[in-house]
Amino acid sequence: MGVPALSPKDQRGFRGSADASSAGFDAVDLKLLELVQTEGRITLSELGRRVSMSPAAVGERIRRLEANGTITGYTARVSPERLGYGIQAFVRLSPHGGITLCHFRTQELIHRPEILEVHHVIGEDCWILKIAVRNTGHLEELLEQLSSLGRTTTSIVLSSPVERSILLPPAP
Amino acid sequence: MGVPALSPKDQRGFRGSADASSAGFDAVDLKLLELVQTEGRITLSELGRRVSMSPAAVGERIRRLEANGTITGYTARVSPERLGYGIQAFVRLSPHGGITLCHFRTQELIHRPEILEVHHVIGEDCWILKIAVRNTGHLEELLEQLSSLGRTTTSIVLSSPVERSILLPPAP
DNA sequence: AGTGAAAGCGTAGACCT
DNA sequence: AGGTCTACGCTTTCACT
Repeated sequence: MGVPALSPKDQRGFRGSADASSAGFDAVDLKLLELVQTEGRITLSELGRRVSMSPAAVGERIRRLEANGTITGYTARVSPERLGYGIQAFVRLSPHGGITLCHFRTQELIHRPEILEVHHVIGEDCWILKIAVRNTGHLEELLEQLSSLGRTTTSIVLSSPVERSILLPPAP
Repeated sequence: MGVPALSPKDQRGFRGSADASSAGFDAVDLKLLELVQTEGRITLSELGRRVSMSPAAVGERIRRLEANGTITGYTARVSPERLGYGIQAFVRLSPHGGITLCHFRTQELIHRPEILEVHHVIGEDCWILKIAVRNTGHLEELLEQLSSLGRTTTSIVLSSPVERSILLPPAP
């Protein structure tokens, strides 16, 4: 998945530089990005108060951040434990010859709700999956199915000391 | 990080069963959980329309889902590419003897904004990190620092065919 | 690009079924 | 537990700067 092409009008924010890393966001944008990431349901009026602007003005800025693909959506965070998923794990998978992401057996599997993430990676193993399962029995069942696709290596998550909820541009 | 203890009043929704996997959510709760995960800024009035209830009633249900820890917060999703992070990667790290998560050098590192996630896992390697970096130079710099903590194995993300934005209780 | 005012909804509390 | 009513606050638009 690449970066979507910029339409001319959305290039407005970008400085002439070829380096995208510090491109196009002023201090207010950064503050807004921080605020909407930490408080997804914050009102435009409240955003306005926090950055000392009118609700209409921050509304326009947010609209632009959405339109140019910087803000891709809003979501509620839910607790996997509360939903009945007692175990989370990473599974690295080296697919057998002939197994690809398009393969129908792969498609069936990766659409299961327990499969939270599938990343196609370069390196020792080809795919990295993040999964959530009810218990060890459920884990066993899922791994059995996954092992038909390739050799799996499983790492059960004990704790997640960092799960950054906010992402800001890198320091230059 | 375990499941937080339930206060008596929050147990209301739970059926008598010892199995937490199907506990306490009726069809309306499930629909609400789906909706707030896909449209984090949806209004209570709109939620009410979608589930055929009054805004006040869904407001009360949402409040309960928040209070008992099922909904843990709301956030905007942002595009790492748009923010200037061209590369995402998983780094597996086997810490050297004496290096722990509490170690000051570890703490310094994991608070860097490029470190998106740190998971403590059981299995072949002890920690799994998810990172976002500007470019290969930035990656090299970060890996150099990480390698002082332990042996690293890096998998660069080519694409992420699944990044589930919504999580619902497992099928029973 | 930001402000201010006005119309139209959405929210939250009290009260009722 | 859900519905109704109402006062207040928020969003959105538009003319103006």
